Amino acid sequence: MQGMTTHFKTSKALKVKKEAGENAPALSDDELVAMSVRELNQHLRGLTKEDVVRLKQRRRTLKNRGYAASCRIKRVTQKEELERQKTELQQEVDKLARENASMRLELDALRAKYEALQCFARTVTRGPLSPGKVATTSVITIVKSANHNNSSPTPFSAPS
Amino acid sequence: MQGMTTHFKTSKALKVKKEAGENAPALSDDELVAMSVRELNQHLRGLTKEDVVRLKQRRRTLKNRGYAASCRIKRVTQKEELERQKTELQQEVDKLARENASMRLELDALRAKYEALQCFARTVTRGPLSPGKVATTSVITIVKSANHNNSSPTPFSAPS
DNA sequence: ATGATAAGTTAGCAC
DNA sequence: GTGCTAACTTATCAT
Repeated sequence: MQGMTTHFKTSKALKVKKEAGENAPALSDDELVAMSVRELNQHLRGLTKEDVVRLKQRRRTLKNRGYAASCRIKRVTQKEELERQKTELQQEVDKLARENASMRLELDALRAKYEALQCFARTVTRGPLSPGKVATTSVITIVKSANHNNSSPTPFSAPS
Repeated sequence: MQGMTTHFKTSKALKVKKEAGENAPALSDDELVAMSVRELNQHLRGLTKEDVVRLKQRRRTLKNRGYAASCRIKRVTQKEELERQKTELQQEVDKLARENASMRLELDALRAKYEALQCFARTVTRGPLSPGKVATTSVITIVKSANHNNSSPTPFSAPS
């Protein structure tokens, strides 16, 4: 586009340029681009070989303009889609991480409860001499502290 | 670009176009685009006002070509970055989901073990009459089956 | 002046 | 021929 002083590039203007046949009502861009090949051929009757080439080229260029627009739209859409998916995945990560953390707490709590109960069971089973005072109180204390993270009403139910 | 037969658009060719002064060794695109404004002005000495405008315009166009390239690269890079992040997030989701599933299993197993131990403890503590045979065997059986999902060497250690 | 970007043009590939 | 897309050009905006 260096030394160009007469360009016209955008295809507007130059409506009454055909010196001879006035049969063609100067097709608009929209008409030309929407036309089928068969329709186009009918509009091509009685035109110079050069004019035919020119018109076909204009049609091609207009089509290309549309393709370029589609291409840009597609590009933007795909990018938005990627970002949407990214957000979705991030939310899923957050959700799973929360579930994970709460399960970890639950697991730790349950492990603690289990071990407490295990201790108690050992003291009881090792020597069934006096399951009355010492072992029992010890278990009750532990169970109470482990019960904060648990909804079960009575984890073990202290022996009467 | 309708009625254009003499275009030259891509800026190549036309090296020996200056009819008069042969002082300028026909700057290459790379030279021209890399030149500082001050350097450029020195190369502009003794040129037609038109040539000056033309050269400056060529420089601007070359610069723009570079900007357009950067723009495209940036676009591609950002898209790749988005896809990379997406992959990364997907892997994190998978990892968390696996952790989650295994923890859920662990939790279920532990709950079963806990309830078994709880049953046993109740039988033992309710009536400390004979903690010898029945209750003990029952607990041993359950613990063994629950022990598949656990690395602890002896979850309860059967009473002697 | 420089840099960035949307829209349009061109070249070239794939069907 | 049709559609797509990379590269280029132009117009336009912001700094």
